Amino acid sequence: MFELDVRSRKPIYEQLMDKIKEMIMYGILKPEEQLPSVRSLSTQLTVNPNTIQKAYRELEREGYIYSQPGKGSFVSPEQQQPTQAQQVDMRERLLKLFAEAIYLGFTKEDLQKLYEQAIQEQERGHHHD
Amino acid sequence: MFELDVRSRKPIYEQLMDKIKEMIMYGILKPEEQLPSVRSLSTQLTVNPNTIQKAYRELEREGYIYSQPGKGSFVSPEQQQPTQAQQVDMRERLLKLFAEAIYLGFTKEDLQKLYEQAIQEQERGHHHD
Amino acid sequence: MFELDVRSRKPIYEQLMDKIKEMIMYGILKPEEQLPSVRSLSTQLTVNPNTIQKAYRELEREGYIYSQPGKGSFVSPEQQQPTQAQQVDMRERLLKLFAEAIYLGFTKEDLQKLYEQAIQEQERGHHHD
Amino acid sequence: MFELDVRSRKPIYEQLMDKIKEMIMYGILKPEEQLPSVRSLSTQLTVNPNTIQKAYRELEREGYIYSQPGKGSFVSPEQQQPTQAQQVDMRERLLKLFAEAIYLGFTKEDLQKLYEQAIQEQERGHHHD
DNA sequence: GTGGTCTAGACCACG
DNA sequence: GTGGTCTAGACCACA
Repeated sequence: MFELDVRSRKPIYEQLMDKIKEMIMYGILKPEEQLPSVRSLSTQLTVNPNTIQKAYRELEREGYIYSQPGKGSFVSPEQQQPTQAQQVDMRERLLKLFAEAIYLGFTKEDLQKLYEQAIQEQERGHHHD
Repeated sequence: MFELDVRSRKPIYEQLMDKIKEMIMYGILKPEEQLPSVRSLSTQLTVNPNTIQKAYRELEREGYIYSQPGKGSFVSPEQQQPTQAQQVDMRERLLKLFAEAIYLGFTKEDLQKLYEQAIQEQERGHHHD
Repeated sequence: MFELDVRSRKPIYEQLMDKIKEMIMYGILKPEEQLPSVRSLSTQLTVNPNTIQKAYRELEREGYIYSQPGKGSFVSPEQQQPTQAQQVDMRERLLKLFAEAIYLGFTKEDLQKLYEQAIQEQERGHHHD
Repeated sequence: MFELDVRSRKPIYEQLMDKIKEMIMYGILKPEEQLPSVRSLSTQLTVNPNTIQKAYRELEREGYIYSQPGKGSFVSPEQQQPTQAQQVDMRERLLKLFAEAIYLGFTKEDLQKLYEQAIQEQERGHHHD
């Protein structure tokens, strides 16, 4: 299911967050779907429960999932309207990455191809039911 | 010259690296141009000299600048051909960011506009002499 | 009748307690009025019967309702004189909340308006028969 | 400095958050002032460092403080404009508490007195330098 | 069973 | 020295 790099500079709980976000964005995890429990993921990934917990908590804070004590953790119902802060942040990240890509010699066509690819992967995920 | 955000979670030395990389990519810092000395930057930004040195060391390791002991630090001569590893890495970063942007509701047109903006900022930097 | 927020961090039994307390305070539930049975509420709200029972048990412990085994649960007869402990507790909660509201920029007028609103809602409830 | 109730139902880290928020709102902790380090508070309160850490992290998330790895934790520069969400939330909390207070027999005058008291305590804190 | 809190103690990167 | 991450393992409240 997941592959985590314990030697990476990026904290494990952040790697986990990224993976789960990805699966939600690609539609592999559907709205209201139940996530694996903290304990099961913990044993499955041989990672401490606290670390999983931390990832889940942060994902809840960011609105991707919600947790019900005693029941489990679930994917949030829908993509809520993105905050203005989120949009501004994304613009900045895109601008920075574009600048870096241009510097590395990426052309407009390269970027368009990558965009198409991203779109296709997202659609593939959604038709995956 | 620089503005560092002490409140950011990002380490100061990384912020410094990003700023300098940006200035190189935008052509504000020209190839072979001399960078400010560790001492002067340290007092100017009221940042620990060790922190400046770490940023310079890392930038040298990544090939953006080179240091001549006793003379100073300089911007690397020319944009060397990007490594294949660099290109593969950039493709992945672009794909991930595109996916996230799409999830946040960014359209193809939004991305194109941002790309044009990035191009313009880069050109503006180069004409800045 | 009720709407429970499964996404809230607040335990369901507490949400239930709050709703019932509110209805008593607003006079929507009259003294001596019979509450719905545990079973019916359970099916109506699709909530575990144990959870309903816990809410009722706690409400009885706090004096808002009383239960007659075999007959059902009823709203307590009259607003008994509030304990001194209850009053002291309420003063503290008000002081803290006022401090926070002031910090958030709420003015005396804002608070007065909200007070009037609370009064009106309470009167509306009582005239609701 | 602090007094924590380990037997309380409210988690220790939340109690800590409330205390620190209070001290910031009352001006006892000034903007940009350094907070005690995680470790020092930990030994001082005989509470595990992780618990202090959690409180600090949440406070940072809510904008009350900010932390610089390697330097320390500091009170945020100023009261930033409250979010609309914060204001809506506060209105609801005030309405609910007013309803409860009215139910307990608190009069308009009682509430006004408590408001004046809250104002005074806040001013006292700010003149405390 | 679930998520949530907490302790004890270790290690790391940063300044 | 600082904050941040992580493990090992315990206990609690909730459904």
